Amino acid sequence: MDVSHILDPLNDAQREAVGSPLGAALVLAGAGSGKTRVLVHRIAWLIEVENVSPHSILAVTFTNKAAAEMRGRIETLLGQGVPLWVGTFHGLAHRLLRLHWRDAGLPQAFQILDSEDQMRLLRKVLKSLELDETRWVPREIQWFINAQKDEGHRPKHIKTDDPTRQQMVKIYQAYEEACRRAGVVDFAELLLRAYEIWRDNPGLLEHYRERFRHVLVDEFQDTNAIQYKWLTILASPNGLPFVVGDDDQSIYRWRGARVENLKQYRRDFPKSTLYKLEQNYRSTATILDAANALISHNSGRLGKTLWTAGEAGERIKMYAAFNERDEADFVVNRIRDWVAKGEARRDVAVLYRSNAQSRVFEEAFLNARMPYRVYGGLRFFERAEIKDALAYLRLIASRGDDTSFERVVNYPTRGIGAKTLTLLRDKARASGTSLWLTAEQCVKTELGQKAAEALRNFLLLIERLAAEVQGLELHEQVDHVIQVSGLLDMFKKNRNERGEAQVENLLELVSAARGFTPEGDTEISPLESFLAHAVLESGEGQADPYDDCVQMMTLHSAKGLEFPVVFLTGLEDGLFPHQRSTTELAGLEEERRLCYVGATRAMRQLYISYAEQRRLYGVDTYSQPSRFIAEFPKDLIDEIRPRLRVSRPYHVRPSGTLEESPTPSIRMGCRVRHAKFGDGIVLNFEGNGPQARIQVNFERAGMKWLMLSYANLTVV
DNA sequence: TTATGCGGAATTTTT
DNA sequence: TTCCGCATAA
Repeated sequence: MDVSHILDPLNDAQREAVGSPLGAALVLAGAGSGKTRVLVHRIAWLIEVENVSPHSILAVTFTNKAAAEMRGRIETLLGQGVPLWVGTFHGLAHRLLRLHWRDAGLPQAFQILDSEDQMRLLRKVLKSLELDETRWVPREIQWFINAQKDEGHRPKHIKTDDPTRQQMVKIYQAYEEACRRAGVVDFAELLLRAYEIWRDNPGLLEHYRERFRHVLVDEFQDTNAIQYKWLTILASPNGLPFVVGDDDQSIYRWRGARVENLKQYRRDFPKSTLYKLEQNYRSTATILDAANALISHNSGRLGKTLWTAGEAGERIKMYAAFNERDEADFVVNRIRDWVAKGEARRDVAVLYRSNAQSRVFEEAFLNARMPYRVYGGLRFFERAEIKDALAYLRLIASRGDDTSFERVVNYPTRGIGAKTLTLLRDKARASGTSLWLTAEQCVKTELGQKAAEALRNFLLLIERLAAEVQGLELHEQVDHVIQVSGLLDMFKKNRNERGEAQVENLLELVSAARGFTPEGDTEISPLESFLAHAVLESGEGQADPYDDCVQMMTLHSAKGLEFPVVFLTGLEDGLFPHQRSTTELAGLEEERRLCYVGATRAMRQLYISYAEQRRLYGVDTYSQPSRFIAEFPKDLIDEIRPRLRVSRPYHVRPSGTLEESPTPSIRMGCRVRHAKFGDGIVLNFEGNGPQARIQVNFERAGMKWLMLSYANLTVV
């Protein structure tokens, strides 16, 4: 058997992992060390060398992009399409639930809620429970519910004496009930149910254990509790899981990811072999040295040091900007120089911690007439007009989908007002059925002439659409629905840019339907398949690779990407690391990993910058350089504009005056003492004269804003 | 039903 | 500053 095409392109460490004997394995793969390559070649190895049937391989990723890339590379390597299951956790869970909807206790045509739909439904639930939304903040409840599901907890499992928590559990329960009535599942529910059907059906579990003996997982450090349970219930006791991850690149703790799963995996599969990929093929030695030094400040690492056979490269350049506009100008000028050398704009990335920072850069790019593209933001299938159209389609597929019902029942307006809807909602909740069924009842009895007429027309419209669409091609169905529902006409009436864009998007939806090929199982209709696709893969928010644009994105969305030139901006304490992450060590360490991820995106040149003064949310804030800057070795950094004034000390006198003064008393970052609150660090201030307010993080009392003139602070 | 204004809050994001 | 949700008015 000639295995050269599998092994030759690999280095020693990669080769060892790829050709490892059948058994559980953990590959710690540093940034830029060929992680995907190892996964892809391992799959090829299993199929071609170990004679494993592709049917018994399950490859799991987190994003659709990663899944698509993996599939593509496998096919290239093997020279043919292979029928193995490759997909995201959610995609695979969805597939299982479609196959076993009865076991899962779901209606056959169940629909999937995206986060926005989930929020809408949750709001309805809160209203029906007559809870005050200022006390029970929907966003927080949503977070609570998802966190519980991510941990694998149903309402009945949550025991608590805390009345607030008890109420949350009640809401969770009511929300679940609302989902059941409507026949919908949210993202977290997909995972939880997929786990539960295995847990509760030994026969089914046995079948899948037999079938998928080879589970390969990418980005293992990003798995949450339920994903881990799902994987391990499948892989125990005889499975051969092959997982790849990097504890230093775990940046999703805040949404339930558990780095500890890497260590837990070692305990749960004690016979697993550990491989480390430390050779980096992306960055210069300078960049790697800096990144290594930075990340070494974290505790409890599994331990890994990136190295390269390549050259040292240029030193890291640091710019201390006067304010955020100065920072943006600096970036623009540097990119100009880069482009003047004949290099491409698309090779440059501007990274920042939070989306709010993008605006200043956009303005600067606009000013400089330099093409740029901002990643993130609304994706195609998340646009309101698209979701409107999809809601009609979803009702056709599943009448019970209350979220969709509410979305379009009076959109375009057809005389079904708040009163009618309130009545419907109350009745539906009382009888435990969907709005659709309730509406069918009410039309006959409960309503006044006019309202009944309007509602009847809506019901007839949907029934009519459902009938007319039968037998049509998918794109014809979509086209028909946007015409007959009146959506298209309604947007056409908006004689402005917005309306034009909406019409264009609806037509684009028709094209998307035309280009859509349902994958795999054909037991659900093309329409249903398309609807699931729209929710689970809300569409690329990606740049057109043919446009030569500077790329702008958050650090989080930069993970997995690489660029010859990277600007790491806004390195200020409070912004990066973000204020809200600095209260506990785990949060701060995650910020540091984020910084590490940012730095390791750079191939040839890394710039870092910060602003001494930044206007954020309409107020000027003055900050200290990020503590991470000091964690990069000094000798790897060139300061571009040696700063004459070290922190441009706007000194704040306790008298309440704000001025530049040579005799500082209170300034950013210094320790102060308050009679009541004790000692703390000055983090921020705003305003002038008697209105001046100062933000202090007290060791005992926490963060406080104080009126400077009353606070009576002394410097410690 | 639709337009306007106020108050409050404001990481990070995929599915 | 900007965005969102809600209440109020037309």
